[in-house]
Amino acid sequence: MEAITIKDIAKALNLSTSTVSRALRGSYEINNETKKLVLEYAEKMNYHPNPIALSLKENRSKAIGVIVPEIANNFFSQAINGIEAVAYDRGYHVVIFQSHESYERERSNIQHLVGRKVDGVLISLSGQTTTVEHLQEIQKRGVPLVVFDRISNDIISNKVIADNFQGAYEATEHLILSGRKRIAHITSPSLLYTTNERLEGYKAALAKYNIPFDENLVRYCGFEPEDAKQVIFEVLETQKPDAIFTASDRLALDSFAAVKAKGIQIPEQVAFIGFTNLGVAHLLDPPLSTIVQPAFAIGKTAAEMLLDTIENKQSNAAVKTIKIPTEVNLRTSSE
Amino acid sequence: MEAITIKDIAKALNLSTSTVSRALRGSYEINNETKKLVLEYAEKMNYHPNPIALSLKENRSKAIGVIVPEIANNFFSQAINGIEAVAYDRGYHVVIFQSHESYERERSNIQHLVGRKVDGVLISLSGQTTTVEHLQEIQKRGVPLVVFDRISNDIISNKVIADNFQGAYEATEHLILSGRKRIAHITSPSLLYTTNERLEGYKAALAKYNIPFDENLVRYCGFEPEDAKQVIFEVLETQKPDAIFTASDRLALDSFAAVKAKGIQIPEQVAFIGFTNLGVAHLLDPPLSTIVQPAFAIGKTAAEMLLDTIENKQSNAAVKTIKIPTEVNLRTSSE
DNA sequence: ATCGTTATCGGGAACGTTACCAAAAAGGCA
DNA sequence: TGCCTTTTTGGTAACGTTCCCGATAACGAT
Repeated sequence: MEAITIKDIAKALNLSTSTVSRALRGSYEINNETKKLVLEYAEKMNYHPNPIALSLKENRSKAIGVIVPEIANNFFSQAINGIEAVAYDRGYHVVIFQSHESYERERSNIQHLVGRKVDGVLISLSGQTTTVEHLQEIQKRGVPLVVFDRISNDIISNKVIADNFQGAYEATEHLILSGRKRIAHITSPSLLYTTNERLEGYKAALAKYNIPFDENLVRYCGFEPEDAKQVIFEVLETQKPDAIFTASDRLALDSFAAVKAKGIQIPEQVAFIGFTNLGVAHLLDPPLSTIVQPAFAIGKTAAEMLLDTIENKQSNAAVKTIKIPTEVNLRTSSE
Repeated sequence: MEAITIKDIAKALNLSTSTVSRALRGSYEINNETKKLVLEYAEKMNYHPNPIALSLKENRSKAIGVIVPEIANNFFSQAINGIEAVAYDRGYHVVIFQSHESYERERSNIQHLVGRKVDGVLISLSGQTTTVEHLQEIQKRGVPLVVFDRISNDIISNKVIADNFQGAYEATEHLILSGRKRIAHITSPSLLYTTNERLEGYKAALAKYNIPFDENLVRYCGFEPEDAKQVIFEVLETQKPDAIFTASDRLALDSFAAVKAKGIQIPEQVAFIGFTNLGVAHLLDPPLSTIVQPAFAIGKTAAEMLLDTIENKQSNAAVKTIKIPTEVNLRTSSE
C-alpha cells in the first residue's frame, strides 16, 4: 500500500495540487466548502505530508540530532531524557547517535545529520576527538550547535556543563577532612575538557589544605574495559593511596570492582568517592559516595538553548556557557 | 556556506546534470577524461550527494529505525550496540527512538520513521502497547520489521527473543534446590510477552518439584518508580516469602533496594535472583544472582534478520522466531 | 457598460537527484 | 558513399510539496 499524496487528493477531487496544498494548511484564500471537502477526504484517506519532500524544499526537518559517546552510560542516557523532554514539548524529534568514543564515527554521524538536514545538533565529544573542524564546518553551514559536558575550548558555541571544578573540589575536600592524605585521582584521558576541570578542582582542594600535589597519584585511563583495572592495581601497588577519587561513570564502576577484587577494604583501607550518575550507588557494597551531575538538567538546558537559537535565529547573539551545580552524596565508602 | 550540488558542478564544468550524475557514480558510458574532471572537481568542492533528494526519489534511506522503551536500561542499550555493530558494517545508519513505555510515543515514532523512509524497523514494544495495528500498517507499506524481546503474538513477523521460559525455569529451580519453597515472583505488567513466558518458566519449575503454584506470590508491577517498592513491601508483609525472583532489569534494582530498605537479610531471610543485565550485579551487597539475557546477541541477530530481508526482499520467506539462550550467574544473594 | 476589487482557483517552477529517451559525432563496413 | 553501430553527451520527467504568478468569475462602483 502506497502512501497517499497531495496529487492523489487533487485528482480525486478534481482540484489542483496548489489548491489542495493551501486547503490543507488552512489558507484564507480557499473556499470553506472546498477546504472542508479536502480536509475530510485527507482525513478519510489518512493523508500525511511527506516529510522528506518538505525537508528537500524547506531545508529543515523539525528534528534535532544528538551525538553522545555511549548511551549505555547513565549520565548520557539521563541527559538524552532531558533533551527529549524539551524537544517533544516543542514539536521536534530527537535523533540519537553514538560515537563510541571514536572520532571517525563522530564525523560520520555529523555528516549524516547535516545531510538529513537536522535543524540543530547537540553533541558531547568523543574521547578521541582532538580537532573540531567537523563542528566548525556545520557552523559554517548555519546549523545551530550546542556542546554539552564533553566540551572543547576550540569551538565557539553555546555550551552546557556541570560544575566539574566545584564537584571535584568538594569530593577531594571531603576525603581530606575525613583524614586522608594520599588521594589517588583516576580520571579520563587528559584531552577531555572535563578531565582538566576535575583535576583542577582536585588540586585546588589539596592546595587549600596544604597537601602537596603529587602527580604520581593522578592516572589517566583509556576506554578499554581492562584499562581501569590495570591502572588501579598499579596505583595501589606503587603509591599506597588511602583514598581514591574517580572522575567518570565508567571509571567509578571499574575501579570500584578492581579495588574489591584486590581484597582491599573500603573505606577502612581506602576511601572511595566517584564522580558518577550510577543509580545503584546506594546499593553497592559498601554504599558508594558520589558526586552526581545533573544530567537531566544539563540535557534539558542544552536542548532549550538549541531550540531557542533555531527558532530565533539570532545569529550573532553572544554565545554563553552555562554551568550547573553538582550534588554531593556521601555514603559509607568514604567515611 | 551552502552545500554544493550536482547542478553547481554541471554549471562549473559546462556539462549537463545527467553527465555529472553518471560520472559521479562511475557509469561506463562516460568518457574517462570527463569522469576524472568531474570526480576531481567534486572532491575539491567537497561534494556530497543530498540524501534527502535521494530518499525522495528512491523511497529509501540506507537507515534503519530502532524503537525501544528506554535506553537507560542495560538490556536495551546493549541490544542497540549489537544492532549498531551489524548496521555499521553493512553501511546502514541506525536511528534510535524511545517510546518511554508509552503507546502514543511508540505510534509517533513509527510514523516518523516511515515518513522518513527508513528501510526497516526494529522494535521492542512499549509496556502500554496492546494493539499492533501501527505495526501492521507499516508492514502493509512494505517496510520490513523485526520485533525483539518485547514481542507480541498478534503480529506476524520475524522475531528475536531470549529464552525467557528456560531462564525463569532455571532461576526458580535454583531457588527451590537451595531449599526455598515460598518463592515470590515480581514481574512486569501481564500484557508483556516476556512476562508470560517467564511466568510459565516459574510455574514449570514449581510443578517439577511439586510445589503448588500460589498466585498470591505473583505480583505484576507497573513502571512508576515507586511501584516496585510498594509491591515488595506488601508481598513481604502478607506472604512472608523466603525467596524473590524478579523479572526485569528495572524490577531487580527497585526490589532489591526495597528489600534492603525493609531491613531484611539477603539471602538469610529472603533469597534473591533477578532476570537482569545489570553490569553491577557482582558489586551489590550482597552480590546479586542473575539470569542474563544475551542482549548484544539479540540486537545483532535482529539487525541481521532485518538487513537480510531488506536486501533480499524475499517477500514471502517464512517468518521465524529466533530464541537465544540465557546465562545463569549465581552469586551470594541466592545461596 | 466599463472598470477595479475581491474571492477562488490553476499552472509552473523549484528543491537535488536519477532514469529514460534522444541526439550528435565518430568510426566501421559493404 | 551511404548506412549502421558505438561512444558520449544533453534534455526532460519524476519523486511530493509549496510558493509565486496569473487567470477567471462575480460583484459593486462609477
